[in-house]
Amino acid sequence: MSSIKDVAKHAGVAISTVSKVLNGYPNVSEDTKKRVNDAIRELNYVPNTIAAALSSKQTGRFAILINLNTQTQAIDEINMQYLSGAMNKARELKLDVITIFYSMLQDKSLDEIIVYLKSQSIAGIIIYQMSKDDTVLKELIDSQEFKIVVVDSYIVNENTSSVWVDQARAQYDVAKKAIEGSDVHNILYIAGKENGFVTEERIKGIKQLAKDLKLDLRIEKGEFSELQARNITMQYGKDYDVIVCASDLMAIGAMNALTEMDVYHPVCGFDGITLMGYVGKQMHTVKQNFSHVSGEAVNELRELLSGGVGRNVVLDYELVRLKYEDIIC
Amino acid sequence: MSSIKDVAKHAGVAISTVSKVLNGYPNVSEDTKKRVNDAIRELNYVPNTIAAALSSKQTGRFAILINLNTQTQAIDEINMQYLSGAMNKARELKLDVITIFYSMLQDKSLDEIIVYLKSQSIAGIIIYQMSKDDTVLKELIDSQEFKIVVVDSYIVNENTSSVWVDQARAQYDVAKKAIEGSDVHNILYIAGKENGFVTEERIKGIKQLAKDLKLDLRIEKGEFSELQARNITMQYGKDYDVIVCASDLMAIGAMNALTEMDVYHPVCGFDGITLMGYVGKQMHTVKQNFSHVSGEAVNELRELLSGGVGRNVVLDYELVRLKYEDIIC
DNA sequence: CTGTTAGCGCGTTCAG
DNA sequence: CTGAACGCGCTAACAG
Repeated sequence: MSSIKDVAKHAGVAISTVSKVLNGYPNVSEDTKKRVNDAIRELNYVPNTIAAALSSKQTGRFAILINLNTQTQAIDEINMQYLSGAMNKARELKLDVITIFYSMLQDKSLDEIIVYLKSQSIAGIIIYQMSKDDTVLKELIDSQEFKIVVVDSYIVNENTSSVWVDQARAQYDVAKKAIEGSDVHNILYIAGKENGFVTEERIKGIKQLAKDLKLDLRIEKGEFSELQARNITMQYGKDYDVIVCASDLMAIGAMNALTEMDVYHPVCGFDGITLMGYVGKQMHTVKQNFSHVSGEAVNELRELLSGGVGRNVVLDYELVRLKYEDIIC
Repeated sequence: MSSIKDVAKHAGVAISTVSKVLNGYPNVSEDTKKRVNDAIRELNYVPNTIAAALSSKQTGRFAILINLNTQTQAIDEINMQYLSGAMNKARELKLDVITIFYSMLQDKSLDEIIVYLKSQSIAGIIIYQMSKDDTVLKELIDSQEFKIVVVDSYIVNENTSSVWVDQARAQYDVAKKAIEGSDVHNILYIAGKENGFVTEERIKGIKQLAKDLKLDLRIEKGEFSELQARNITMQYGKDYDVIVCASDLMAIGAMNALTEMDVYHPVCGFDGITLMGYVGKQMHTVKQNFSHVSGEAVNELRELLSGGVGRNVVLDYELVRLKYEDIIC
C-alpha cells in the first residue's frame, strides 16, 4: 500500500501539498497539482479513510440505522433498498458508511450509544423506520451530539433534518386509482401504527380523497399487521365498496378476509413489495423508490455535516414513485 | 470524549499501561489493573476503534460482501439474516464490520478493489452468495491479500476458509420428508445454477436419496429461476410423482405449473423464505438458520485473523436447520 | 512491573 | 505557493 508519503516523494513535493490537492484546497499551482495527480494515478494511491478520520475529526463517516426486528420479513426488501441506496450515494459523495441495526443498540443507555458511536468516529446518522416508541433514539436526536437525518418521520432541530415523501399525496393518488371505474360510495381505510408519522400522513391523504369524492370513510388502525387487517375486514369489509390499506401486507390480509367471506371489492395496498405478486389476487399498490429516498437522505446528511442547519425536506412524490401496479398473479 | 490519555492521567499511570490492560496484556499488577479499570468506568471511556486500527495494523476490521443484484428480491430476507448474524457475532467478538455490495465492486479491477479495501484498513472478508462466474472475486481470493471466509462455497487456501452446511444431507432429508406417505416411484429434480457449489452438493443429496429408495430420478437445471422451473414442470411434471426443487422460488414456479395442468404432486422447496407462506399452496421446505451460519463464518474469520490457516468448515446440518415446514396458506 | 519513545497515515498550522 | 513540524488516539518495542 502506497501512502501519502510515497505520493509526495514520487511527485517531488511535500506531504501537505499532496493533502491539499487531495482535499481541493486553494493555493496550489496547476503545475504541481498535475504532478501530484499523476503520481496518485501511477501509484494507484487511495487515501486511507481510517487515518483521515483520525486526523481530521470532521469526518464524513456516518451510520445507517436500520430496524430489523419488525413483525415480518416482508420489509427486508425495503431495508435492502434503503441500504443500497444510501451506500451507493455515500460512495458517490465519498462518505464512509457503517451499518447498524436497532437490535445492536437495545438495552443500551443513551450514554453508551453515544460513546459507542463516537468511538467509531461517527459524525452523522441516518435513521430509518423510526417510530415514536423509540425513546432512546428520540433522546439521541435531542442530545444533538450527531448530525442526523430521519427518513419518513418528522423531527427537526439544529442538527437534525427530516427527509420524507409526500405520503398524503401518495395515499390519495393510489386510492383514487384503485377505485377508478368502480361504483364506490364509501371506503374502509385500514391505517398503520398509532402515533406513526407515515400513518398520520396517509390518513390525511385518504381523508382528502373522501372529501373530494364525497365518499363515506371509516378508518381503523391495523398496526401494519396482516392479521389485524384481516379481522377488521371480517368485521366491516362487506359494508364498504373498497378497502384501502396503509401497507401491502395488510392489503393481503384484507383480501384474504374478503375471499373467505366470498365478497369482491377492490383492495389497495401500499409500498409495492414483491410479495404482492405472489398472493394470486389482484390488488392495487404504489411502489416507492426507496433507494432514491435513501440517496436523498445521504445528500441531506452531507449538507448537515458541512455546516448546514437541520430542515424539513419533502421529496416530491412524483420523483420517488416507481410505478402504479395492478398486481395480478 | 475522553481518550486513553485522560484515563492514564486519572489513574496515575502511563498511557501504555492503560493500553496493556485494555488489550489484556500480561505484566500488569492486579492493583494498577484495578485502578485503570476504575478510571475507565468513571470516565465512561471507550477506546477509539479507528485509532486502534490505524496503530495496530492487525485489525479486526472486516467486510461483509453481499450480493444484491440477483434475480429476485425474495433473497433479501436471506441476505438480511446473513447481515445481522454476522454483525451480532462481530460485536460479540469485538470486531469491526463494514458492509459492501457486489455492485460497489463492479467495473473495478482487482487492483482497485484491493486498494479500496486496504484503504479501509480491512483485514478480512466474508463472501456470501459467490458463484463461479465471479471471476474478480476468485482472483481476490487467489491473491491472498486478505483473510477470507467464503460461505456456502468451497474454496480453501492458506488464507481462505470455507464455511458451509451439509447441503447434500439437507436436500436428502427434506426431499425424504416431502415424499413420506406418498406412493412415489420417481422424482423430478429441478436444480440450481450450473457450476454452483450448493447446486452440486444438493444434487449429490438427491441422487443418494434416489439410490437409497430405488427411485427413478430426472435432473434438470432450473437456474434458480421461477420461470424455468415452471417450464420444466410443464414439460416433465406430470410424468413424475414428486417434484423437488433446489429453491423455494422454483418450487413456487413448479407448483403453479402443476396447478395449471391440473395435476397434483407433492412439491418440495429449499430455504424456507417467507414468501412460501403466501402462495396459497401446500409445499415442503427446509428453513436454514442463516444468521447462525453467518455467525460461524465470523468465528472462522477471527481464527484466520489471529493466525489460523485456511480450512474447510462443514457445519452440522442439524445445527443450522430451523425446522421443517409444511407450508399451507 | 511500569514509563518512555517512536510511529500508523493523514490534516493542519505557520513559517518561509 | 511550499514544506517542516506537530498532533489525532492508540499500539508496540524498549528501557528502566
